[in-house]
Amino acid sequence: MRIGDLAARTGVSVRSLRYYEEQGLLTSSRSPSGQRHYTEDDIERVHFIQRLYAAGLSSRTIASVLPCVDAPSEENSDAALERLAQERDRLSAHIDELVRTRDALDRLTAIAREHRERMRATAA
Amino acid sequence: MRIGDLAARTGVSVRSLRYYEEQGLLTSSRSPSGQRHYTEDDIERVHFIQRLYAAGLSSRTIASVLPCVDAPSEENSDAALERLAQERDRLSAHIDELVRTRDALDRLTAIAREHRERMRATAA
DNA sequence: CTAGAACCTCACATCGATGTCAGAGGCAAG
DNA sequence: CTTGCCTCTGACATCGATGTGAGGTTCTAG
Repeated sequence: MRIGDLAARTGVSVRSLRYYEEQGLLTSSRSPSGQRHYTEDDIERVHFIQRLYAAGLSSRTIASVLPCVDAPSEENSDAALERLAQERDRLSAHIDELVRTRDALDRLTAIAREHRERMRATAA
Repeated sequence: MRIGDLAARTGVSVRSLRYYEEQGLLTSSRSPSGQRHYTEDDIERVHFIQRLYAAGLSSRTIASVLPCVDAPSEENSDAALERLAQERDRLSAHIDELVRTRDALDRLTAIAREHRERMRATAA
């Protein structure tokens, strides 16, 4: 699979895929002429990377965590494991905060709607 | 309260407070010499703005939603109300995605830990 | 009154992920 | 072989929130 195909099948731009490789998040085998080739598995990997981006992790952080995915048995994943737990906690805290914000928005909506109803009732 | 005080009491930089004003998110009364003055209420407002930023809203979006907070009775808050509901849904979807990502991280951690245990057992 | 701290405006810098363009080479179909 | 699309590298542009610095004014404590 060439880079354009991977881009099409993941919805991620060609530019970004090259960037992921540059950041050490994604590897490719090169054809003799230098073109990148990917496997089916890379589709899943790209999706996972996207998730981590969406979770607010930076390229650096993702890179530090990925060894855990690649080689769960390696010694070097020990640090990655800790990193992983740390990011999980960060994410969890962030989720909590977002939920609180959502609640705040809900309260706001409720107040505004109620106000509108009252206006309407008064007008009627 | 002057801008430095507000900054100290909200943990937001002076620079950012001026930026918020420039974006129409925050207003201040000016002393004759042009210095900004704030009320106690502005502390809460700044915190709320920060929350919305943390929820991924842009300055523009926040500005479009704030009328709802300021004047829940106004006609113009009708559009803002819709905007608010829309952003709430966006946020909710985002939260769901983050939760799924957290689950994925948890699964990863579990696998990695299990692997490590097995290694340790083998070594023992 | 004076020194230092805080404030003002304006403008340029930064960071990270991505867009975009240029110039060159690769590959498949006619 | 040629035409058209895909890919390569490398570089510069973008966006939004914030940092930073210059040059000047205002406030406050001694």
